[in-house]
Amino acid sequence: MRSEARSFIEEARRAQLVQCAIEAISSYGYANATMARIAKLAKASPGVISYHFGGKEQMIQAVVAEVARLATEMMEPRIVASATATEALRVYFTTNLEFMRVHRGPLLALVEIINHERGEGGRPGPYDAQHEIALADVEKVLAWGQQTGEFRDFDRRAMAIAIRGAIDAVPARMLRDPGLDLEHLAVEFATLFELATRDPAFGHPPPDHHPPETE
Amino acid sequence: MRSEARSFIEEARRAQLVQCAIEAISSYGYANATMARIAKLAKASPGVISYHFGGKEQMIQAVVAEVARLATEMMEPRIVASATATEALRVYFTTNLEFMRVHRGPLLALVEIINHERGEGGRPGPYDAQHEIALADVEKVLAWGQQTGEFRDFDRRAMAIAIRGAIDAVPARMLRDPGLDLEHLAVEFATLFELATRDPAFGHPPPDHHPPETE
DNA sequence: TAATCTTTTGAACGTGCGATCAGAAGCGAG
DNA sequence: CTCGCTTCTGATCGCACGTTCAAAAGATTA
Repeated sequence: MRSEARSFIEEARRAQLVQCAIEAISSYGYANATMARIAKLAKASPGVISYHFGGKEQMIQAVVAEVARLATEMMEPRIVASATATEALRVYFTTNLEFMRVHRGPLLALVEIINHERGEGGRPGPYDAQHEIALADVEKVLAWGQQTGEFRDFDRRAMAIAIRGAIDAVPARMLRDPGLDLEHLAVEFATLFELATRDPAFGHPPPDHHPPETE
Repeated sequence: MRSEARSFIEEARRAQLVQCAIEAISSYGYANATMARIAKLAKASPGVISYHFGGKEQMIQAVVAEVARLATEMMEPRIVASATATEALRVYFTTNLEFMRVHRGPLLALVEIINHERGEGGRPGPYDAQHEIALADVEKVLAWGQQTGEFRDFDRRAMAIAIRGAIDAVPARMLRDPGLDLEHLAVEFATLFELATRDPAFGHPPPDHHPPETE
């Protein structure tokens, strides 16, 4: 009977190790974030990680899950609460870039992991499924806007690729330019893609939001 | 006096090894593209690479230079030949995505290298300088369009990040979906960003450019 | 306290990498 | 052929990594 498999202290250790892994990966890069170094950050010996996670791969998996949890927790409720697709798209940029600002380390760690984890023999990495999901989410918002008539009739996949591309380009920018103004960038992105997506034959005053007017 | 330092056969060997490195990296991923494997592709022994390049790092450098040469050669003349900034932006997308279609392997290899090469102690990689240059080039086109009045008054850096982001998102897409229609994608991107950048108070017909009208 | 289970240690092991180098092989000139 | 230079080989080295494990330390219960 192992329904309550993990003890309290075990959960604490795991959480601590995940935090240290995030710090190590985001600070020193994926390649330099060895298990020995991560363990040292946690003031423990190398064997601890294998003991609690079974191996490096599973620890990375735990890191990814943790960051994904953080991101979903922060972003999802605010996006689904939007009244219009236009607003949802704007909120999408705002929350995404706010997440990068608030959870800088976890974000950078996630990016490092996704970039470096590649499949055995060939090409597809196991973690850009995460990426695939994000793309589908964006397409859902775009489909919504096209249905209500807010958005013009563009190729949703192409637009989604551009939107995710813009967002995913930001972390690399943050590394080069730590003073990057993410709030400003979010506003610019939102404006840019509002102009790109909107149907001119639809009533919307930009700086104000009226009750939705489905037509 | 070493102006003619490299012999004919040496140049041939170097070129062959660069080709094999490109194939190995783009096919098996950066991590699995070891010097032994690259040498095997060239039907040679591991020591050859060190002999001709001095080390792995310098061979990678040669690969980057080669791909950059290919890209510049294909893209630059067509972009600078544009009559208007609007056209230049459209050509920018077309040529970039055509390069990805024609030189798939070299492009994927370059992306792998840029993603995996990180600086020693800390963060900034040596090869996203390439990325920095691309960003500056885009900003130049944007500044041109703003000066002629074709483009509205947006933040050039933010717009450039979005444009490069959209383009740089494509290689990852190509891996997932080999049947991706790059020509169609280029058209969608061009339209999208034309809508995002244009000044509505400007004459639409392309083949005419007026003196700048700053207000 | 004694017994038992959980957690931690740190050295040791296997593996795969890039680098090295002594010697072999190719090759043109004298 | 012999010499000298270039090019290549493949075994070997050192190194860093992830993993393993017997033993120690700590925690828990009777």
